[in-house]
Amino acid sequence: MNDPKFRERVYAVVAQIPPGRIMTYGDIAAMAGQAHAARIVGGIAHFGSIELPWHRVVNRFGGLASGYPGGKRGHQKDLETEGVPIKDFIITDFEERRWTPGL
DNA sequence: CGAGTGACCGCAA
DNA sequence: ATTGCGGCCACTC
Repeated sequence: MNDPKFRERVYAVVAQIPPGRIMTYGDIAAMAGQAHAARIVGGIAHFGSIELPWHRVVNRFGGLASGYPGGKRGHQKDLETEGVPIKDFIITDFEERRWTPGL
């Protein structure tokens, strides 16, 4: 029954990220079942549903993504709106805000 | 159908 | 310490 496309799973995980929380592409990819597909998550994010909270998804360094609609500028602003303190395009409380579904 | 690309990650020199 | 390169999988054209 669990045979949805990788993209479907990524959507589910991202959609489950609560406000004020963030996840890394690698974590999301691992939850989707492909720990080596962090790039795919990024690719899906670019071609995927923009209605999803992609702004809660950051890279392994807790930094903002590059292809985000509006650039890091918009990305940072969106995260700050969620209540995520950012500094120099890097989440200060990244390790504390890092969250995983099922936790 | 085939090929290229990507909002990444990890390691090596 | 920093920089550069490759690898991996799925998606799109």
